[in-house]
Amino acid sequence: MPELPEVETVRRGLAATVVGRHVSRVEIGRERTVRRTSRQAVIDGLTDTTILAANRRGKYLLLPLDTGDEVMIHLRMSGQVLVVPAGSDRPAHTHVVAHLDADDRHPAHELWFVDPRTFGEVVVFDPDHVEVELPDIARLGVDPIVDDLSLPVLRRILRGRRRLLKPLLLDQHLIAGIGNIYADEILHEARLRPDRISNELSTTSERRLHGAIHRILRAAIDAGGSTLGDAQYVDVAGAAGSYQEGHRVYGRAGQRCPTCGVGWIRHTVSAQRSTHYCPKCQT
DNA sequence: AAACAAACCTGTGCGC
DNA sequence: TGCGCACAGGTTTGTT
Repeated sequence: MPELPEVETVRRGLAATVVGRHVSRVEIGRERTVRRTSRQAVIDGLTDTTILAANRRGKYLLLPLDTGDEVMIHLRMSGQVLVVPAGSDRPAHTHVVAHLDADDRHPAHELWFVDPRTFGEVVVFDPDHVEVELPDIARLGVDPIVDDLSLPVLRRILRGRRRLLKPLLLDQHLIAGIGNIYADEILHEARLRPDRISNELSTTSERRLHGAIHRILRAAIDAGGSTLGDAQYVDVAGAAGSYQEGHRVYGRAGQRCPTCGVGWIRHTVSAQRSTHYCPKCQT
């Protein structure tokens, strides 16, 4: 579910609500959510700490603590991070609860990690040992927003291998943060078919793809991300995003292309993922 | 090197 | 109304 724009929206919510706050107590429900280490490691690492910042790299949320450790949260398919008044009724699948003390600017809150499918995870790690403790983060590619992906860097990524564009955009080791929805929307905006070969693009197509990555991600962040019909993605206050109203191809198979008004949106499978494009205006 | 398949889980929507 | 199946925003691992 959540891709870069959704995770960035959650990050901003955390920056506004939990940064600077003290964690007095931690409850862990389902052990699977903390499987990377253990229930006790997360409780020990988070209890009696202060959250210093809210960062993001790709789809990973990173919260540095005053102990020098960092909290990593990955939402995967169905994870939600919510900040609610202390004592609120917990929904099903609330796996982690961090109690945030009241201070001069806030009443007491709880930070919840809710995740029906339990693919998501929470871990407290030492950033000095990220290579060993969280190798997937250490191997993450360039983040289009955090690292401001430039045209020369994108060209190197495209030309350095022979890959279909859709799987390339989804490869977190190359570019971090793009998922299935935005890969399709970016390729549509760039007017490129998902099965084009990365190292066979014209310089003009490379430039179009670069512009499309930035325009689509920016627009989606500005809209607070995409919330689909199941309403699984919401921000820390429980509010839905609105970029689903801006989708031009994702989830629109069989409909007339809203860009050219001539083609019909086609649905295929690429990289084992549902893929949507307009065969008329994407070539 | 890169594409493909399966695995990890639960909830929902659809056809019958 | 109920049942079974297909499918879902992600990532890892193992196989072609």
